[in-house]
Amino acid sequence: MPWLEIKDPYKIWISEIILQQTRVAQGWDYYLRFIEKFPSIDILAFAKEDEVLKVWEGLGYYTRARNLLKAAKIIFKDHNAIFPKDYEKILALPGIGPYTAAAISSFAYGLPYPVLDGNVLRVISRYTANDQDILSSKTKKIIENYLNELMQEVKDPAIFNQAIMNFGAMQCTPRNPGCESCQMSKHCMAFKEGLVEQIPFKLKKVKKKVRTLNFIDLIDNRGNRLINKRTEKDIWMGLYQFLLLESNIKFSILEIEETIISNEIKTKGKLTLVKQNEYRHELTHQTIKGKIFTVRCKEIINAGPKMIKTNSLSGYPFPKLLDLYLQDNHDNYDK
DNA sequence: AACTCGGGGCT
DNA sequence: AGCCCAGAGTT
Repeated sequence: MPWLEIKDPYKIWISEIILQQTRVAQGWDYYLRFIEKFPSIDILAFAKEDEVLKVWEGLGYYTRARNLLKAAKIIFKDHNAIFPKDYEKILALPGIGPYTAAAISSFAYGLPYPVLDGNVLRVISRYTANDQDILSSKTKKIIENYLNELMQEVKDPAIFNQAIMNFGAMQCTPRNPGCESCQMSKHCMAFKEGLVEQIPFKLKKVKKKVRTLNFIDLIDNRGNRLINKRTEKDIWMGLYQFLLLESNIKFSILEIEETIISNEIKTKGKLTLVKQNEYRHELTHQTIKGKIFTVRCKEIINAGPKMIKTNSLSGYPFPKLLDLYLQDNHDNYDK
């Protein structure tokens, strides 16, 4: 993508983090909004985690956002609020691995570090007809060594890295690569041997879990809701949710009442189940069945130890699943 | 080395 | 339904 015009290491950093496992079309608006809200390292360094996650809401892989904040604080404290110019120091920042460190080093500072992403792995494994498991660290090391040697003769590492990734994205694509019109095909070992369709080879297949999440959206007559922050090392860590019970058991008003009581939540008035939504949320590694029970009562007196009582949901980041629910029920949503 | 982390687009 | 995406951190 046209990050070539961007020379500000901060902006390159943000864009590269957003583009991890994320397509340009999906991440572009997030990038614009992130830079608008947090224009510089020192502003980001003093942001609240909820603010950063709110901008990230819906993009996924939320650890990226939490690590951006952590890294900004480190840069502010240890690097005088100036983005480090040394590869090892860049790599040491949380959320920055080998790919992103090489990308920033080459794009912002012209340093000779080759990027190794999905595109590059595909291009080089085909070019050299490497049919070993592309995800194994051994194969990655072989390709990394190949690129490091190549990089010694490169005049402009930024152009080289951009070019090879673009070549992977535009020409040497995962499916239906344009071998017939490819300038490189006469040197491509996979093309010569008729192995283009089988390379890159991947060994492992993800096994999907199925989880049923029962959320209780308890609302009182003043518009108060009960939410809590997900703190456990699980999907959506750092985001907010309604009272949750993960279980396959069938929920009725009886189970809802029991769940509310067992969480030490105290309410006044009769609990009424006014609506029941179900969303099937397909992710790469799991299928989540989200059942959301909208329950009304006269008054929420005590939120209990884990929950927050609030009459304003705006400002709290929610998983896509719950955001969908809130959009579908905007009549009782202040967002 | 194997697992886990989201969401969306394409076939 | 399966695969992939300008990957990184944890176990």
